[in-house]
Amino acid sequence: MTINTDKQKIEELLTRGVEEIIGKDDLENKLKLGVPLRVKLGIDPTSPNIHLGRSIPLMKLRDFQELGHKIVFIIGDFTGVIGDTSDKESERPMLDEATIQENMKAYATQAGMVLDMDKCDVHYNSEWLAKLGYAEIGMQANAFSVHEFTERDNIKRRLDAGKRVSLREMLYPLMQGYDSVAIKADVELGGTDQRFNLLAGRTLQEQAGQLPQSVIMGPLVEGTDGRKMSSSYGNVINLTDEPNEMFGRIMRVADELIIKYFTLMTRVSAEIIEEYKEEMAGGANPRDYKMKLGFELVRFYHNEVDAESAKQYFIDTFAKKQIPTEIPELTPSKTDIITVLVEAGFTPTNSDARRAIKQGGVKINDEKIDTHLVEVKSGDIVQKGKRFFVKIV
RNA sequence: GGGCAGGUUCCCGAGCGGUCAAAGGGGACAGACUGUAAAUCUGUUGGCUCCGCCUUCGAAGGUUCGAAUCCUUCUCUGCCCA
Repeated sequence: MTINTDKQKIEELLTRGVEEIIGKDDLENKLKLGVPLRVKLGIDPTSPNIHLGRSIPLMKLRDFQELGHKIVFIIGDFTGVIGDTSDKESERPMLDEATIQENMKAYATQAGMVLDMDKCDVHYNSEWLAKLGYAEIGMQANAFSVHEFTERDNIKRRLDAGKRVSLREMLYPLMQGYDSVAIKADVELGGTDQRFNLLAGRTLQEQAGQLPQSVIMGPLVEGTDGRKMSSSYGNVINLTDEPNEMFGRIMRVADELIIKYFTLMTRVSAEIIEEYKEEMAGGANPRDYKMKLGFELVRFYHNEVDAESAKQYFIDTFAKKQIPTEIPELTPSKTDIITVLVEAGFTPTNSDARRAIKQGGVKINDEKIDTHLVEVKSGDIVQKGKRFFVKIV
């Protein structure tokens, strides 16, 4: 496989959505010389869904792959059982094996939406980690000090707050670092919150007589509610989200994040993004750019047709406030409005349904209702809030 | 092993015998506004056969007319000492 050494592409590879690179000169030289690189990304199998935040390193890998480099996925089946602490304020749960297997299968399918998985190497880190004994672990552990570990921001914070930090967690960077040794990584990707673990790879590679890997750190990205995008906050947009859902959730992202999302999650050219930025600064409605963003992402993860219809759906339903043409149907077990709302999944309980009605959030055939003593009939269209519709059949 | 401090509703976090379904914040939902599911403002946020009733404050018992609040045991977490 020949390696593409296009200057422009290398430049973008090293800057777009990159917060910091350690060992940059070394990496840049190799890229320019066309040395085939082994690019590592570790995957934590705790959550089966890839969201847009986690797509950022995947996009980066995609760039590497397009230049002809080898992508190596490390599935943290062994480390997953330990639980990483880098991006958590609390201790992570341990996972059982079956869950990890399931999650990884789902992961591969989704990663395939970004990368050519056939060209990637995939390894489970239990392949080598399970074989290590105390002698090796002891030696690796000697390369680090307790101080380094406790000085890490998040660990320190937990320590200061009097939260529990298990000894087990200290082992995590060693494992992730040893993964790099095992696969002879040239480059590893990760978020800035992964710094310590990424550097551990360099340390252990040197200990093992290898050249230390370069490290590319990407920024962390905020989710729909402004906090860091994370499955546990529920503020994520998943790659598997349906077109309308994906588009809509993007419209929900804060306006300030539009450019950031464009840069990190799409490969729309830097020039165009710059134009968007200037136009918005010049007073253009951010909404329109958010729609472009939504379109681009739905196009990428689904297709152009879906993207177009998701956009149209959004305009019709929210901008023009029309009732959408395609509405899910429901045959309720009883015809009172409360039962309908609950069975449609619009409200979790009867009480919540009453509340929604009281607040003027429920419409039947586009007419607001003000009492819960209403019956529906076949053909009625029930709406809750702005975005939930169901047709009674 | 010993001492101490804690476990509160989706999350964080007040409450420390009645006026507690439990302050405040976050999130979520709804309304207004906006040709954004943004921002901003307002309201709602345990359940139900809903102007009343029922079940919540780590678990199980107990004291009391009355407990999230007091006592006992258990359990989990943290801190300190050894």
